[in-house]
Order: sequence, then structure tokens, then C-alpha cells
Amino acid sequence: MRRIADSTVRRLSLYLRFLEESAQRGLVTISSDELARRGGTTSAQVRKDLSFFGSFGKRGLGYSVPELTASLREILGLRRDWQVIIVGAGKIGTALAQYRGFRQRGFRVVAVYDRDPKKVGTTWDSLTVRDMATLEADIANERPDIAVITTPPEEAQAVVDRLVSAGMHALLNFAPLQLHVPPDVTLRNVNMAMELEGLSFALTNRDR
Amino acid sequence: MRRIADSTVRRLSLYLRFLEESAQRGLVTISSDELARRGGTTSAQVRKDLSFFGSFGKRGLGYSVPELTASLREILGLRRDWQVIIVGAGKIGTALAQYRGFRQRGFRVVAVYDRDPKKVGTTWDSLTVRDMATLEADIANERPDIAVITTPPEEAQAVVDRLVSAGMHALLNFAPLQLHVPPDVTLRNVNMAMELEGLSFALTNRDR
DNA sequence: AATAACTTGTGAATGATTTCACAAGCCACC
DNA sequence: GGTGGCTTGTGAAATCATTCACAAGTTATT
Repeated sequence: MRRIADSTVRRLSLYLRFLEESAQRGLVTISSDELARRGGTTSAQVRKDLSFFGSFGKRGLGYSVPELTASLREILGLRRDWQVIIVGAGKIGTALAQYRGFRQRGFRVVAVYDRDPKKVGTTWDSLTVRDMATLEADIANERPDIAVITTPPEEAQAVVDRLVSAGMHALLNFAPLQLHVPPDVTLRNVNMAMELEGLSFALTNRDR
Repeated sequence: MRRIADSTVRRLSLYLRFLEESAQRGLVTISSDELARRGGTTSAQVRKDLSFFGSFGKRGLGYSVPELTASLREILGLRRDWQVIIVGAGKIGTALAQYRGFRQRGFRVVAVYDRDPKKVGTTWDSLTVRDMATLEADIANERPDIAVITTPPEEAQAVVDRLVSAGMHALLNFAPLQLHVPPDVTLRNVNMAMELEGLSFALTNRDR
């Protein structure tokens, strides 16, 4: 398979969301143009995105909502559940641990870690905060798929190094810094500071 | 000013972070190559990014850490504070309202809104949840700069429409759907579902 | 069975972003 | 004050992503 651009994968997620919504409203068929309008893109973009993976539509008709939904779920690897661990039980980490959107989409938070002895052992939602000391052993035993990093930035790279050498291959980083990982590890970043500064930039430079 | 790519602005944020860190470690001077290594990019990219805004370095020497820091803060519009409102007092909204990283970088959360009468009036951290009913009047009076949307997805577009017609020009959306805004409004998205699905895709298609 | 109205899938064209490559400038040292 | 070693700033080239444009396939209608 040819390398797929990140932006394409992001849009596939969006398309899937609209399809689920359309199915709920009883739609059976949908055109690239409708998909595009909802996704803030163009119909050519939609068709090109899908064309990397096959051809799913019928000329003159559009796409079958249930079939395209199934295909996208397949492409995105969502036919199975994924086990997620969260490292760092601060404000963001605890909010994520309790966030319902995760589980709804098949991402199950199976463990939360923290270094602080005051937090270790506390429980929310049937999830007990574990000590960082057991991280490697737990990963070896439980083989989680995805690790979410919500530690303070000073500790984040060290945590990532531990996660990577324990065998993790997919990381979602909330710490506001760029982390370094080997090429066989996928890293995605959510950086609120960056987004806010993007807005600050836009507001500051609004008048050309 | 020529239109600046989003990706460039994101990297400027990153560079600023390293510069702040470098200053703390007492560095006086930094090269594009060091900046690049920390930011996971190339030195040519760093220089090109900066070149859109002027020329800040000294050939043979690199960049003065305090001077480049000041320039980036200026470019990104960070010499002033920004007032932020949060709409939606759910898990994510409350976590963000209490998140220290915001204020540290000059983004002051001045109000939190919710529709639910059970939440309205409750207080964290000297911040009282307000009723959505007063949204427009408050915006007219208090003129906040940035609105963060943390409502359920079903309500998000309606909220955005209200924010936009009340005069907001910068929005940060956490609801997992694509929102539509007029061209003079800047919208940034943080979509955790999308990031997780990106990881799912990567794990699923790891072996080419 | 022919026509009209749609919509896909996809090469080719365009546009945007990143990387290359090097002249020009600066500093340190002899 | 000349030489060597660095590092910037920037056109040009290369790469990557999006948009165009249209042939080909589908359905509905008469």
C-alpha cells in the first residue's frame, strides 16, 4: 500500500462521523458532494481520498451509507477494540480517563499511571491509579495498544522512552513539546498551547 | 503580509517553547540546526519559517535566544493577554477551565457556560458557571477574544452560530465534528477521536 | 431502446510546502 | 588583517497535496 497522507486519514475519520449520523437519519445513499459539504472540503477530495483504498461508489448514484461505513471502519482499523493506557493522572489525564467518547468508539482505557504516591491507589470509575514503577511489567503482561501521555513536559520524553522500550508503538501526546520516537512508532500530538497561539496569531494578523 | 501556512505557525510555537527552555538553561545563542533537532524538522525549514517575518539571525553565529524569543512572541501576538470563554462545562470543559497551562501562557479563562441548570452557579477556582442565556449579553459587555467549544457535538454548531453572531472571531473546537464558520472567523479543531483513529489506522497498516 | 440527468473514478494540471544548495556574512585565531 | 570554519537567508528544484475536468457507468423516464 502506498503511503497515505495524515490529512487523508483525518478526513476519513470525519467522513465516518457523517456517515454514522446519516445512517441514524435513515439515509441509504450519499454522494461525494454531500460528504464534502459536511466535511468542509470538495467532492473531488472525497473521491480522491477514497480512491486510495478502492472504489466504493456507484456512478450516477453515490455511496451506500452502510457499505461505505463498514469500509471506512475496516480501513481505519475500527473493527476491533483498542486498549489504551494513560500516563499522568493530572487534570487532563483524569478528564480523559473518564471521557465517554473513548469507550464509545472502541478505545478502552485499561490503566492510568502516576508517579505521585498520593495519587497512586485512588480510584475513579472502577479505574485505580497505578504506580509508574510497574509500567514495564504491566505492558509486558497486558499488551495495551495505545499510550496517552499527559505528564508534565519535563517528564514526557523519559516516559516515552520507557514506553517505547517496553514495546509500545502508538502514542498520543498531550504534553506541550515535541517528542522523539523511532520510526516504527507512531506519535500524534494534541497541543493546546499551539492551537491557542495559532488563534492569537490569527487575531493579531487579521487585517492582512 | 503574505498568507502564512498553518504548519508554519505551529512550528513557530514549538520554536518558542525551545527558546524559553534554552533561556532557562542560560543559552545566549542558538542555531537553526539545534532548533530543528528539537523540533523534529530541518534547519532549512526553521530558516524558511522565520524568513517570512524578517531576518533574525547572524551568519556564522545563529540566533540570539532573548531576541528571537521576543520576536516570536511579537509575531504570535503574545505580548498581550487574551480572554477566553469556555462553552460547555462537561468533563473536558471543566478540566480546561482549571488547566494551568492556559494562564501561564497568557490565556485567561474569564467565563464558563453551560445549559444545564444543575451546573449553572457552581464554582471552581473562583470561576462560576454561567447560564447560556446570558452568552450574547456577556460577550457584548466583556468582549472576550477566544471561545472554546466543549459542548456535546449535537449542540456545537448552534453554539458556534451564536458565538459568531455575537461577534467572536476565534474559536477552538473540541467537539468531534467539523464546524462551519464564515471566512473572517478562525477555527481550530482538537479532535481526540480523530487522533485515536489515526493511531488505529497506523497500527492496523503498520506492515506496509 | 433511446435520452437526460447524475455521479463516480482518475489522469493531468495546478498549487503549496519542503528540501537543496550555495553565496554572503560573521567570528576567532593566528 | 587574512584565513578557516560556521551559519544564515534565499532562489531554484523537488516533493507532496489539492483541484480540475471529463470519460464512463448508473438510474429514471418516456
